[in-house]
This record gives sequence, C-alpha cells and structure tokens, in this order.
Amino acid sequence: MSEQPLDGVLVPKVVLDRASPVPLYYQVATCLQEQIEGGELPVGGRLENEVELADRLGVSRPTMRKAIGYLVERGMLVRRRGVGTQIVHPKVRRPVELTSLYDDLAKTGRAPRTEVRSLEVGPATDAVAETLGIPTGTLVTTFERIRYAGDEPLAIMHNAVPVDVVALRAEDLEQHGLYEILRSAGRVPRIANQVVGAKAATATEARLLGDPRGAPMLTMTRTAWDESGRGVEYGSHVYRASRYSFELTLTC
Amino acid sequence: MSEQPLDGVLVPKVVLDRASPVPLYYQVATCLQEQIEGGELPVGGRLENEVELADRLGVSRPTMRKAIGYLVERGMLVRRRGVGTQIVHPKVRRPVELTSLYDDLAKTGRAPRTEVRSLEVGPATDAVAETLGIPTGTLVTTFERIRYAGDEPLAIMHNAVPVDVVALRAEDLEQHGLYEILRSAGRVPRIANQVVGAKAATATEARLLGDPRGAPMLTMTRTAWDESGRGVEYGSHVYRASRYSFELTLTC
DNA sequence: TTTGATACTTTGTAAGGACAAAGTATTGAC
DNA sequence: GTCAATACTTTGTCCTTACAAAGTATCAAA
Repeated sequence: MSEQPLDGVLVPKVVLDRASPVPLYYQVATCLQEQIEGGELPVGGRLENEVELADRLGVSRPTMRKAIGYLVERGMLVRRRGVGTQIVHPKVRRPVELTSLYDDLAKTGRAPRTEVRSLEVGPATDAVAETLGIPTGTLVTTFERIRYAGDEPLAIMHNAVPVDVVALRAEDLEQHGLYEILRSAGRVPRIANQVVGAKAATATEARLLGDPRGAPMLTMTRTAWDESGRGVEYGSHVYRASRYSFELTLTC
Repeated sequence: MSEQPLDGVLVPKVVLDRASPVPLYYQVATCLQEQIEGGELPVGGRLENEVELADRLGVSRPTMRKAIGYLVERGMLVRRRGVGTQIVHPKVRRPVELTSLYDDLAKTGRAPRTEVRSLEVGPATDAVAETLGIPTGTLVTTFERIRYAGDEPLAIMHNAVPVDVVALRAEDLEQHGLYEILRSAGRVPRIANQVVGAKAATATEARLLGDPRGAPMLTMTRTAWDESGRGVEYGSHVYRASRYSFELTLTC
C-alpha cells in the first residue's frame, strides 16, 4: 500500500463505481470534497499532480481535470501551472445559495412559521411585469407574508408570482417555503437578481414586527428566473436587522 | 453568405485570432457574450447546435463546449440535452464581483475620494487574527477611511491587513482602492466571506456621514483570502443606506 | 384519435494524444 | 558566491473520436 509520500504530497483515497449513472468526474470531485471537508486532506497541502492522479484512479486526464476544475470553481482548490494543485479552504458554500428564508431557518433548526396576511390574483403592475419580463396585465398572485422564527417575527415579505407558473394557495404558503413550492411544481429558480439595502422601519412595519418605529431594517428585492429564462418570482422583503443578516461567499 | 436560418436558430458571428495568446475558448465565449449583451442574439433564442457551431467556427467540439460552459456558468446560457442551447438572460454579472467600493464608484463614473482618518501598525487582536487565520499578535495595519462620491460621504470603512501581505501608506490609500493596491502587490483576493446587515447610525457615524443619528446604515464585514489561502484583508464597513445598496446575481 | 414504438437530434461523458506556457530547481560560468 | 542559462515539473489549451442519455418528432397500429 502506497502511503503518503515523503514530501507532503497528498494522496487522496478515491473509490469509483463505473456502473453508477453518476458521472465519473463528479464521483471523483465529491470524494475529494468530502476528504477536504473531513480534514483528511489538510488546508495548504499540495495534491498529487493531475497525470499521476488520473493514472492512479484509472481515469483519463480530462476527467481528472474536470473533477479538479469543479472544486476550483467553488474555491476549495487552487491550481498553478508549474506548481501544482493546493487545498485552500475547507468550508466554502457556493456564492450564496438560491434559497428562501424558510429553507434557511429550517436548516438551522429554528422552527419557521408563516402567516399569510393577504393573497389575491390580479393583473401585474407595470413595474412587476417589466422586471419579470412578462406582458403587462398578465395575471399574478400577489401576497404578503410574515415569517416567524419560533414566536419572534423576523420579516415581512411581499411577493408576486405569475399564475401560470404555479397556482398558489394560502394554506400551502403557511406550510411550505415559496421556493419549495416552486421546486415541487417543476419551476426551479435558476438565476436571480438581488438588491440588498437598508432602511428605517415604517410605522406599520414596526407594529407588525414588534420593533420601535424607525428601527433599522434590512431590505432585499429579488427577481428570479427559471431555466428557460421565464420570470417566476418577484419579491420585496423587509427583515429585522437585529435578527437577520446575509452571509455570502464569493470567489473571484 | 448564410444568414439566419428559417426556424429562428441563431448564428452568431465570431472572429477568431489563432495567433493571439488569449485562449480560443475564451475568445469564443466573450464574442458570444458581447452579442448577447448587445442584443444581436435575443433572449429566448436558440443557438446553433454545438457540433455545427464548432464546425463553422473551425474549433473542436470540446473547445466550443468550454466556451458555452463558461457562459452557462454565469447564467447567460442554458443547455438541455436533446433540445439545444438557449439564451436566458442578457445582463448578468458574476455572482457579485470581488471588488471594492472604490472600484465600483470609479466604474460608474462617480469620482471616488478617500480620507484616511487613522492608520497604525500593531499586533492583531484575537478576533481579527482568528478570522484571518494568522497567529495572534501578528503585526497588522489597521486603518479607518471615509469614502466620498463627489462631495458626499458614502461610507466609513475599517480594515486590517497583515503587514507582511503589503505595506500600506496613507498616501497610497488616498489615491487608490485597497483592492487595487493588493492586486498590484500580487496579493490578489480570490475568495471572500461577507456578512451584510443593517443597523442604526451611532452618534459618531451620523456626524461623520452627515446623516441624522439613528439613520439606517448598511453594514458589511468581509474577510478575504488570496489564492494560497492566506488571509489578506479583514474589513468592517458602514454604508449610508440612503446612498448605497448591494446588487448581486446568483445562479443556482 | 390515441397510444406506443421508433428514429432523429442534441447535449453529456469519457478517452487519448500532443504541444505550450509558467514556475521551480539545478547547473555552470564568471 | 552570485547570477544567468538550462532542464524539469506541472498545469493549460486544443484536437479527434466514440458512445450514452435525454428530449422531440414521426409514424403506424389499435
């Protein structure tokens, strides 16, 4: 058994299943990723060179390169010509996940609760129609929700979703996150534009969220499109700055 | 001259320079990107299939695929097996560019001005050392700046940069953005972690920025690492919410 | 008319080979 | 001993070829 060579070059252990429908390059990539996240491949360490690695794993160099490239794209590895491939950072999430507040809360173990304050179907306003790229007057479902974490109000959320994208009912929205509903309807959001800002709470916002009037609020407006370029959601949300912030990882 | 075929399949015009040191796939990609952004290739249109395109441009299919893949990665194109490649979105910037406020302002044509209020070299605090991943007590340059757009104050910025990353002088910081300096010193930030939130202005902040006390402020703390995984910058900034917001595009 | 099988188109994965370019280490001349 | 030229290592780009898988359209049979 060839163990770690002398000069600190790391030899990851990878097991492949050529019968699996999962692409080879992806199997290699996730295997490496797990070992990096698990700490078996320490940060700063240098990886075996591509050619050897490909050889040892029994895959072609293009496949090996694609696997490495995948991890480079998400900031876990760095390669330099003439030098090699290094492990740079263990826990890196993709540039900001395209998830909803509901998902975020559920993931961190806090019980999300949603109150649907209003929901109506009507023609889209010019502004909404334009940002979503749909004809003016297209029917959209417009609704307002308050999101709680446990008993504490977190955010007021305004949304507009074209009715032909998915038919929304208040009951569903109280039980599930909007993105969850969109996904199960096959309208997966693929690309989104977000603007994050801040403002002072209006009297209404303050009352609904239990903050003093003028309290700092984090605002986020988002437009999301599905894979065919169709606008699926427009949202304009207000978060209590004292309870919420956005975290994101960017790679250049 | 073969013009646009009948069924609306788009035939981009691409001119390649094989003598150029710029990779072929990148030439193809930027050429396509320009035509998409310029509107010559309309949103929703279907691209010629890979094989034909590669053939017509005189490149191999892998090269063509790499070019298309590059644009798919940043959300401009979408491909589906058995269907083809479609243009989904014209103006999409990379998931949030890893730039500084100075760069942002300069790009949008507003004259950025910087006032360095303090600058000192000393051992890093525990918190800073930990986030940057450097030993406690490592010497860092700590400085405070106010950034103006024209005559109007925009933000208060606090930073810490290890002295062995780059030696910083107040004069340089008044003339150039921090990221510009880092780049020219060869310490290119490659990956960063940002947290965006909001808060009310303290009395000092309000005074410095010319806002009333308690005015809503957008906060951003960022830690950035270079390609070798070394922490190069820690920043904690406060922006006037009335004058600044973050815009970002995310792909899932 | 509807259903189901079939053919076709188009992208996805994979292999193998060749050369270029960048960075590092070594060696030789002065 | 220092510095420049050289060799070597390693990733970057590009090509050709082949087959698999998904989606669409066609066509025939019930």
